[in-house]
Amino acid sequence: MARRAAALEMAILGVISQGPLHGYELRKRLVPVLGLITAISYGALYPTLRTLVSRGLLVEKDVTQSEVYPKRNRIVYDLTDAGQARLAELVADVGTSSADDDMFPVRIAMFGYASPETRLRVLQGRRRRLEDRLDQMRDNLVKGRERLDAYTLELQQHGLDALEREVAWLGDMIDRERSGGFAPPQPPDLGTLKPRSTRPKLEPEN
Amino acid sequence: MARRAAALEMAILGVISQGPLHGYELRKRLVPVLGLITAISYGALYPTLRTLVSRGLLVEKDVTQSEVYPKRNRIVYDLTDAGQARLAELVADVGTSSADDDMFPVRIAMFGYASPETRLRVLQGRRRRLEDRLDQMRDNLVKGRERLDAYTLELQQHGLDALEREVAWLGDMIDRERSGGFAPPQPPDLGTLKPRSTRPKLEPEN
DNA sequence: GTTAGCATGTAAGGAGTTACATGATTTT
DNA sequence: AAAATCATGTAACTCCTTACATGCTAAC
Repeated sequence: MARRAAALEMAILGVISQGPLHGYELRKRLVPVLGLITAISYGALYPTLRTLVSRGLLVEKDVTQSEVYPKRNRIVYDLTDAGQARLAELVADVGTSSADDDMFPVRIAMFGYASPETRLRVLQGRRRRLEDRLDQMRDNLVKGRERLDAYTLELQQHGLDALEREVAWLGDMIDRERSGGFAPPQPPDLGTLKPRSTRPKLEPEN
Repeated sequence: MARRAAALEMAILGVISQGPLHGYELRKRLVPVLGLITAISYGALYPTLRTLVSRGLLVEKDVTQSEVYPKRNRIVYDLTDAGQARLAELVADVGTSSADDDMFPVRIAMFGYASPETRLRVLQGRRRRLEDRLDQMRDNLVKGRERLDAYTLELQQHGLDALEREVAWLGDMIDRERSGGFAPPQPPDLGTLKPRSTRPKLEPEN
């Protein structure tokens, strides 16, 4: 069930879980979470928001006036209980399809909503699948080394190196998770739309 | 015009330029070129092939019998002159849109079809754009230091490191291209490439 | 005699983008 | 007075995947 890609869905639920938001502001906050160069388009965002409302995961909290432009209507969305549950489900899911390449970074960004056990399980599952892919790539490289030209081989080798680094990074994350290295169990409450508040600052680990 | 994504188009033209092929075999050879985990689906491949024929870039060379299964019909595709020209155009193009993230690896794989000057120009253009993106990511990280939780920050930092490595790799490629390092038709020495040491399969991970 | 591989295709649908459309407000 | 930013939305299109449909051949 629910084998959709859902990277955007998880990102939206995750960001809104930190505080109610309207679409325009949400879009900007999705940039670091989705790891995109370009922000997601409104043509994708607004219809998705309404879909999430119709599925009962979000509510249109209210239509407020902007503090900046008092006559501008903004539709503010907030998480429902079902939305909270759905977010937890999405974060805890260790996917096996290739759609999880898109999902994984978003899942990490939402890791504050998962238990330490879940986090460890997700990280280990991801590492395992990347190791399998590494094996497959090495295999391809060995098989193709007479058929492929120097540029293609260099490209493959570079991809392999990058994947190895990814696996090593996951190893570090796992070690750190085990030793309780990621202090804050919950992400900070961002309050409302005000950019500045009295929220606790996070200390980077090292 | 040429404003489509065209990663698949370039890959198809590139692989077929190395020798006429039918779809089923082509699909397998596209795996290393496109850098995919899963092979491209037939539902994408076959319609694209016919589109390329209708655009005059490919011809259905003949319908041969399979050597393996003599009663199996195979449609063998070959490049036209227009197809060759289109391939050269695609490889030489230094794109500026985000679609070029998909295009670039394919372009590298087809680098043998570009002049040394073109190759240098493409590599330098790519490096420059990634450096711009790096600046932007650093900016985002500084701005988000207080708003984002530890996991999101770690993810961002990891992405930044990966991008830095990518830029460094491009630097190596540029140096090597300048000193004629890719000139010899022989594939590079694969001495460092060893079959993977056996990983314990179901061992509880560290 | 069933599973796997060879070989080509279509239909439906998912998940996004671009371009368009509208209008208010602030800054230059 | 023009440009930039705020804010929401729709329509058309792109490019892909999944699932289906067909039928042959090899190997276990």
